[in-house]
Formats: sequence, structure tokens, C-alpha cells
Amino acid sequence: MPTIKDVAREAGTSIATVSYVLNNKNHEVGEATRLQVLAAIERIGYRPNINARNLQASRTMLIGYAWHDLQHGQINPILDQFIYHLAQSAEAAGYHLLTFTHDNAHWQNVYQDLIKTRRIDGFVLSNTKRDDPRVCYLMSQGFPFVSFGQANPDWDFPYIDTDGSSGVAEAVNHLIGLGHRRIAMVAWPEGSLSGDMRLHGYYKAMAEAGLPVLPDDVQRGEQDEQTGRDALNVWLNRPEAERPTAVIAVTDLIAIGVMTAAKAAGLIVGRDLAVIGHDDIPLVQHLDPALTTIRQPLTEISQATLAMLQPLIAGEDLPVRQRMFTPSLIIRESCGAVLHNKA
Amino acid sequence: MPTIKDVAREAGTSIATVSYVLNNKNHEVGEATRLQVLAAIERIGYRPNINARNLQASRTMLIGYAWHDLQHGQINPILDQFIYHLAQSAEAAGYHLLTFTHDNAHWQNVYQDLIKTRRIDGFVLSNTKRDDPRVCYLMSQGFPFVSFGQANPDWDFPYIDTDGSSGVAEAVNHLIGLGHRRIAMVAWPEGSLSGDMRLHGYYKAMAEAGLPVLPDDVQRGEQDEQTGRDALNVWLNRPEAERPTAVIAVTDLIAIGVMTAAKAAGLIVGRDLAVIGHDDIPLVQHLDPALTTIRQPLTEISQATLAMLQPLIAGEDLPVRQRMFTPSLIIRESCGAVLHNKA
DNA sequence: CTGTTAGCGCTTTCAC
DNA sequence: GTGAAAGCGCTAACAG
Repeated sequence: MPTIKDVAREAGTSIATVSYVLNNKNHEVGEATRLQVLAAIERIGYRPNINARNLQASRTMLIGYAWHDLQHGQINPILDQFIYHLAQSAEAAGYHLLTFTHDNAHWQNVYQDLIKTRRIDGFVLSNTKRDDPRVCYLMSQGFPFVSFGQANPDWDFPYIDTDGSSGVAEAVNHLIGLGHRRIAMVAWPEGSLSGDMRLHGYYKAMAEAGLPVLPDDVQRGEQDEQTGRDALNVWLNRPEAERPTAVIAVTDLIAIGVMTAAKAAGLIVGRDLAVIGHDDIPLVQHLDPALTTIRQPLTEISQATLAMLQPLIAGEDLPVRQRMFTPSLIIRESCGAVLHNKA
Repeated sequence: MPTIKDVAREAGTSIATVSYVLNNKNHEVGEATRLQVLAAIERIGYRPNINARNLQASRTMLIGYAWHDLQHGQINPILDQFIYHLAQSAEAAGYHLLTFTHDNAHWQNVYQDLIKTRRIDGFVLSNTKRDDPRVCYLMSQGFPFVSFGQANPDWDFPYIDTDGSSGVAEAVNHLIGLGHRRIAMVAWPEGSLSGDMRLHGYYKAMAEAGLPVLPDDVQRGEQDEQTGRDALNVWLNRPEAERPTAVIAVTDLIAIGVMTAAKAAGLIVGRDLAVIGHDDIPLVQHLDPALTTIRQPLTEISQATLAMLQPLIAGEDLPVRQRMFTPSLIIRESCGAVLHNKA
């Protein structure tokens, strides 16, 4: 593999000159020698050794991203898309993504190692929980990072998030436009930030439309299909005239449970019951009926994440330390068409 | 950030000695000084700069993995699991995964850059096609790589793959055990290596069981749900006594299409028609009925991939350059129970 | 404008 | 057993 020395010899100059034409900053190089060097570089197929470069600049051009825990079969397709676009944004800026894993017990060792061995320049976090210890740790270390998702509302750290509230509100309004009045929601257990935001959008839109929310119109449960099934069964126990005609689920997986239970009860989803999910995970467009859902603008989110991380790595201050993005409603079959004689 | 110099000063030794206790090879260090150094390291929280280390060793401890193209919404959950486990195996060996992306047009530039800038030590390929140009390119460059999936059968390069043939054969035999005689298959278009392997398992198992395969018992189509629907509709056009009672699909997505079409035709999957998919992608256990499917041993595969890549990076020869793994049948509801009065 | 040189932080001969 | 010193390949003063 050719080094800068080989180029210098080939071009008949010094290595400094080669470096100058490569880094081309405020240091001018004579046009003749410049061409000479460029030709030599081309001829021997030289590429600067990135490792040497990084050592000297004491950086790595690597961004760390912790893989979400796949151990429990808990795949999160949203995040796959997020990483992909994040990788693209990173590459556009000359960075690369270093993806790493860690079990729940030893996360701190892993992050510490990455930092202290100078393996990476910054982190991108996702899947953050309220009071997420990683956020806490990175803040205390003063190490550059940006989080996709919030943590403790009292902490001031750089994050980007989707405005789940507005997404769900849009869903509610869409259902109202379709003629629905009795709209219910399946949420996560209390305490999840994004879950609470989504639920808040529901309450807000219902209130603004002057629609009542019965005490058990909101059902809560874990992130699995069973939660959706259980919720619908609760509602099916009500007299028919009081049953919700539409259900919004906090995630697609839960929406699937709702649909399954509805079918089991002889209801036709899209006609007898409207269902809307959240996230537009793969396959839900192939469900029967295809699921109407709320999609986060992951491409923009990843771009913004990197745009925030870069100045942080450069040691600059961030003018805006938090950014929210608005999701959009993807209308498919499961929310049906205009409701007739039902209101 | 402390360097080796700081440790040396703190311990009252030379930097060489510090390096010796760290790398601890055939170079003996006096117990007293050793403890001294260790204490100093502990005291100031020193970790060797990995970049400096790598420059000197001219390696990076980074393994490149090209993200599969997510542009067209073509998510491949199998690969997500593969990367995750690959990352784990890599970390266990002191490596990290550098995940990168590239559009179809410029893949060669991306790979070339990664190689020539000495960004990484080796590649892991996945999603390989027959005559995959990346395989071809990396072979020509003599750069270390291992592929998850085959390419041109005439090329001799290190790969690991799943024996799709045995997986499908197992599925066929399971169906036969359930009493099925008319078993059909939905395959990919001719020319895909893994698709052909899976199909081969079908033919083989049918032949061994002495079961006939009608000309259109095998339907082919692209990797989408429609393919499954179309296939089933072809078979439904036959007189009832000649219709398949069981269908094996080359992937879960296609199996979903089969199930959807079956339901649309008033059939109850698991009772009137058995359906088996391939890959066990997330969510298929939540379908109604839950999909029986064939699962690849991704953890073992990732481990084996890394185990092959390591000697390659070290410049050693590989005793075994190809390894095949046997998938397993995950039995759920969609293939039903024993068939009665149907044969 | 171009070349010499001193590091970046580490490993590893080679003397002592 | 320990230390001085020569790089790994590159960048950036500093001279010329």
C-alpha cells in the first residue's frame, strides 16, 4: 500500500507538499507542483491512511450507536430504518457508524471503553427510557451525544423526537372526519414518555372536538399483541351502542392485537371497527385489511440527529438543543371509509 | 486524557515498561514494577489509545458490513438479527462492526475507499446474489471477507450458508406426517441460489416419499405478498380433489399472501389448508393463525462467520472455506394438526 | 511556494 | 528486567 512518502518520491516533492495539496486549506501550492502531485497520486492509487490521519487529529470519524436489545425477540423495525438513514447521513459527512451491543448489566463498561480508548467521536442514542442512565452517564462525562427520544424532562441534553401527540391528534381528527364519535385508545403503561405523548394527543383532540372520553376508553398494557386483544375485549363487553367504533393503538403491534380480537368477535375491521396503529412497521401494509398508521419522518430525524452531533463533536455549542418532528398519517384500509348511520 | 507517558511518570518507569505490562507477551516484567504500573494505570484511569495502537499495528479492529438496501422498503429482519449477533461475536473477539451503506451504482467506490484508506480489516457480506460483483471484486483484491450466502457456484471463496434444501425437506416431511399428500410450493424466479436450494428440498422430499408433483404444483414469483396470493388462486382453480392441501412458501412474506388468499376464498388456514413459511420474521408468530416456518440458526451462523474471518484477517489459510448450517422447523398453528379424511 | 521537522500515542527492537 | 529510541503515516508549525 502506497504511503505519502511514495507519492512524494513519485512526484519529486516533499511529503509536506503532498499533504498540502490533499488538505488544501489556507496553504497555497503552485499549480505546476499541484498537478504533479495529483498525477502521482492517481498513478500509484494513493489514499491517505485514515488511521494515521485520525491519530494525528485525535479523532476517529466514527459515531457509536448501541444496537437495541434483540435478545428477547423484541425487534424494532423503526430503529432499523433509523440506523440506516443515520449511517447515510454520517457517511455524507465523512463519518461512519460503529454499531455495538451490550447487555443490560454492563452497558456502562461498554460506553466507558468506547470513550476512554478514543474509539469513537460521539454517540447516538435511541430507545431511551425516562431517567435513562446512559443519558445521565454521558452528560456527566461531557461526551458528545444526541438522543433519538427523550428521557427525564428535567434534564437538558440534546435530543430529537417525534411529536407523538400531534400524530395521534391527526388520527383522531381523521376518524372524526369519517364520522366516528366513540373513539378509544390502547396505550402503554403510565410513565413512558413517548407513550404519554401519544395519549396526550388523543385526549387533546377529543377534547377539542367536544367528544367525551369514558373512564375505560383508554386501556393500557405492555408492548405486545395481547394488550390489543385484551383492550378490545373490554370494550366488546359494553352494550353495542356504547362500544367504540374506532380504536387507536399506541403501536402497530398492539393494533394487530385489536384487529385479531375484532375478527375473532365477528367484526369486520374497516367496516364495523376502524383501527389505527403507530409506526408503520414492515408487513402492516400487508395485513388484511392493510393497517392505517402513523409514520415518523425517520430520514429527516436521522439527518437532524447528525446535524446536531457534528457541532457537538467539534466542541461547539448548540443553538437548538432539542428538536421535534411531526409524524404523518398513512391512510390505508383498516380505518375504513366514511361511517354511515352509526353516529 | 492520560497517555502512556503519564502512566510512566506516575509509576516512575519508562513508557516501554508500561507497554510491556499491558501487552504482557513474552517479555517478562518484574513483579514489583508490574504492580507499580498497574496501580498507576488504575489511579489515573488510563486506557490505551486504540487509534495509536492500530496505526502502529496497521490494523483497525473494525469489520465492515454493508447495510442491505432499505430504500425500497425492502426490510429484511433476518439480516437485522444476523448483524446483531455478528456484532456480538465481533466484540467478543475485540473487533467492532462498522456498518455502511451504498447505493447500487457506487458500491465499488465505497468498498474501495474502505479498503484503501485502511478503514477496516475485513468485510462480511450478506444478501449476495449469484455472480455477486462484490464477491468478485473482493476476491480480485485479495481482501479478507466472508459471505453469508453463496454466489457463483464456480467461485471458491469463504462463505457460510443455510441448507435451505434440508429445511424445506423437513417441512415436507412434517406435512406428510400430518397426512398431507398434495403439497405445493411457491418459489422465487429461477436463478436465485437460495431459492433454488429450497425448491430442491421440496422436490427431493416429495420424490423420496413417492409423492407426485404436478406441473404447476410449483408456482414462482417475486419476493412479495402478491406472489403468494397469485399462486394460491392458480391452485384454487383446480377441481377440489386435486387442490393442494398444503403449501410451502419460499419466504414468510409469500406465505402471508397465500394465507390472505386462502381466507378470501373462505378457507380456514390450519384446517382446510396448511401453510409453512421460511425465516420466522418478526410478527409472523402473531398472524392468525400463527405461521409455521423455517428458522435459520443465525446466532451460530454469525459466530461461524466471525470465526472464519479472523484467520483470514491474520493472513492465515482457512482449512474449511465453506460451511453450511441446518435450519429448523418452528411448528405453529398454520400447518394445523393431523389431517383427517382428506388424503 | 516548498521542504524540514516535531510530534499524535503506541509497540518493539536493541542495548544496558 | 528496564529504558532509549526508531518508527507506524500523517499534519502543521516553522524556516528557507
